[in-house]
Amino acid sequence: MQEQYNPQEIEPQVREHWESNKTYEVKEEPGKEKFYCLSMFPYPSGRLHMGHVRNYTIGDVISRYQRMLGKNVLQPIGWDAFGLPAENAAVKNKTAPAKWTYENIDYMKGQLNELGFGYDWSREFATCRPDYYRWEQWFFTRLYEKGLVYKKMATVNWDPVDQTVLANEQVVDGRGWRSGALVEQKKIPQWFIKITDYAQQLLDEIENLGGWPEQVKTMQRNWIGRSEGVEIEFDVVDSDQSFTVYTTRPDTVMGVTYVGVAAAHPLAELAAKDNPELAAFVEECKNTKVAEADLATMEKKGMATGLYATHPLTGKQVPIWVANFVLMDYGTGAVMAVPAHDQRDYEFATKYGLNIEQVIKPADGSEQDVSEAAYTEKGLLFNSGEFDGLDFDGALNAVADKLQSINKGHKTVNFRLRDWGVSRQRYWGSPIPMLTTADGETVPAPANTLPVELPEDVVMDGVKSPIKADPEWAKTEYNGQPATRETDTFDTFMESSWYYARYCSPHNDQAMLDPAQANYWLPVDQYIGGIEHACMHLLYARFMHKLLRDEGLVDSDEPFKRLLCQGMVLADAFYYEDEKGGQNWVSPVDVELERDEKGRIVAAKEKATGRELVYAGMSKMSKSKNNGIDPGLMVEKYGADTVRLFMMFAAPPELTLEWQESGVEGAMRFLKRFWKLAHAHTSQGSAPALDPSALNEDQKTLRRDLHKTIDKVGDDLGRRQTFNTAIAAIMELMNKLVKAPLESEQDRALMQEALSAVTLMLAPITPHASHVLWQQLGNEGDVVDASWPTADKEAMVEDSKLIIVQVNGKLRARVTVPADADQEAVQAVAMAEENVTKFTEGKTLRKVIYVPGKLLNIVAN
RNA sequence: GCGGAAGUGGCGGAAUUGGUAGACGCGCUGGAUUUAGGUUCCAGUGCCUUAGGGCGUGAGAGUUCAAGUCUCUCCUUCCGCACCA
Repeated sequence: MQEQYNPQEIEPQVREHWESNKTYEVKEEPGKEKFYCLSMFPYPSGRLHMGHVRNYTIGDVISRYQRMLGKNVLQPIGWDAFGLPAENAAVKNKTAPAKWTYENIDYMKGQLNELGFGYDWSREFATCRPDYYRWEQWFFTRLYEKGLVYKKMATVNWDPVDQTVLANEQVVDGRGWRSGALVEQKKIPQWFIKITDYAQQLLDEIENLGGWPEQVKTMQRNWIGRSEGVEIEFDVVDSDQSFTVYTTRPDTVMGVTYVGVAAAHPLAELAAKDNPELAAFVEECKNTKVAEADLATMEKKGMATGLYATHPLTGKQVPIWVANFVLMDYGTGAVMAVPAHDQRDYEFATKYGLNIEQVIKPADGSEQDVSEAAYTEKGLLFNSGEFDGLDFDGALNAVADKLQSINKGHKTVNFRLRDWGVSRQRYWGSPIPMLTTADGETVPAPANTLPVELPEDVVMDGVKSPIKADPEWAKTEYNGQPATRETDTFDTFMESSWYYARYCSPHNDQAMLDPAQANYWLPVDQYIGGIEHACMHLLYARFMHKLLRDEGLVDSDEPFKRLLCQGMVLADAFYYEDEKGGQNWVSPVDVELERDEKGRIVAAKEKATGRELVYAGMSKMSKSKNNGIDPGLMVEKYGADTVRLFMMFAAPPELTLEWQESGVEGAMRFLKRFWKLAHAHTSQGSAPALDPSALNEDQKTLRRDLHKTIDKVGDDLGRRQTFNTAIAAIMELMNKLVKAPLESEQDRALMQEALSAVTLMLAPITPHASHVLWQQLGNEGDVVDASWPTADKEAMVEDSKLIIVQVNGKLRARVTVPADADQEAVQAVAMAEENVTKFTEGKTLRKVIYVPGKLLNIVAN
């Protein structure tokens, strides 16, 4: 064994060993408990970033730990290979998106290997390959046949200069990112999948997701947004038209003083016909990005249509206003406004001088003033005619019954969740397998014509998708007649919502999934990814799993049993200002820090130039702040094990992680110490057998610490998933081990037990070093297949315990008592303490609280 | 705007069930070893202090023998919002 820890030398050798032994390739073993561990697959953007490294390290640690528990562990990887960045790169580099993507995959695959992740590479696939997306196309046509797919008009961001649809990301401050033109909303026909048919089921089954973080479940519940309310029909005065609104506050219906409609609502368009001012306003409303956050935060504006609606219960006429905050794509595109009891309606009414009529007062009988703000609590009705005195629930029923009786409304359930729009007007995605026949009929592409292949050898100019630009591409036949293909492609969430299942039969060319294989591995036991996917990806995948189940392809109801959402990776950011006041960001690897005697940062300088820099704090690693740290460089410098150890140690997995190179050095230091100790031990030859009955007190204490650590580390890795505290516990133990003597036979036997256990406990985190040390310590077989150590309960027994003694809740003494001491005995020892008598002298003993084996609190005054 | 989370030493964090606040690591201070630097090792390190103690977990209130942990109000920062992935 080498005296020095040299990761650059051992790591490649260990990986070669794994590769030649196909260590991580697995197949179904019906007798063995399976564990499917999956990290969200990467988009092949070019290089691995630290966020990937964190995600995949967590997954690899869990996989290796589960394997050591004796399970048949599947850990696959692949590529989420379709997407917008490939098109942008293609335009910039004058290359095809496919070529760029495949090159990135090659490069990133090498990077993943260097980190020592135990993937079953035989199952790798990229979603941009026809043998993957053909099944997605097939499944879509199945959904179409089942009536779960439909086409409707929907709004997109339109760049009038480039004549192209823009993604939300491509709209910057309301303008197209290339052309700089003000974006417009445009309606085009698009394909939708009826996720709303599954809304109730997706909501109900959240409670079965016991292994999911509560916060993610709450976010999904809110995203689905089930509400119970009433639909109310309003007639337009002097017209045969009517429209419907939905409200969750039917108790306030008698306080309606106006109604609001979206700019794209038919009534708005009707009124705008002979009102140029209104027409201009309606047009202006279309000059916004379609993102909800933008719509919700912009200035609330409106304009009267000149039309009036008849209130269905009072018969009063209320004005109809166009309001820019009413969204056409949600609900009915119209809302009833009750300014006295809704803050947004209140602000709008105040701004435009509309009436405010209070109809709800507090249930406790107090007065409520609505001259400053809306009263939005639920209370009792007044000024509401026949409904006076009712509470919310009473009013809900009474109003709904009344509306129903005059055929003007009814109770209904509404979801905030909208159907999934899957059409994208872009090239680098799976073609949507739909055709338009010569007589204008829309039909799915027949199964025997799938896949509808995307040509890969194309030239991109950034304006029009190559399959839209080429008139020949869309030409096809249907039943011997000419037909045209859909030239839109799928949303890339389509690929990512079923890939986890495809890993079970990745190369099957006969079917989307092999049910036997899928049902062996599924559901995924542990899924790991960023919290940013809490609603969309994770909801689409849950939805798709239910669709797969209903197609008979899988048995389970849910795809992911346990979910871990890891936090972002941050780094220091520094800049200097140039003459023009621009900020020039300097990479943290090129910065030297000066600190004062307390360790506070007092100055930052650029290493090469000595230039003074401004420290901008920690922020997400990004190109714009030039604070991304290349994982490859770090692996080269410190080795994969050190990078992995630091990643897992620096923060609990779900919090943000601050990349600190000094912290990485600390991780390296720990591994060096471990290696050195193992070398000192093994260089004395093989260790004698351990005899627990022959241990002296110090040895017993050390062995107790060892087994307590084994107990804690297993709990931290398995149940708690707090890898940082597991590592801290191992470090604490190591601090004791380096101080332990290596003189007697039993010293050496104990050290052998301890070092073997530490090697095993670190194996999931630092697999290369553990692989080598396991063999150096004289153990048989590979450490990846060794059994996780078990804590010896007997070794953990303590014969005395420490009791905290408080007087009036303040710590006054610590006393050590025999492990079997009762309260009386503990109290006697405690009262004899000088510091206790000092604080109880001359006072009356009121109460003594005893927490067995832990704490004694003496209350006296 | 709506939804979700997080605020603890100079820094990252620990405290798992209401029971010793600051484990572990970084940084910093002093010392030893080293040809120098780095490395390595040892000791110290929340703040104040009259050296008895007192104070201390974003701010303010509350419950309790006991609150970082529970309740309420507020502040700040971060993430998501349906065409980025």
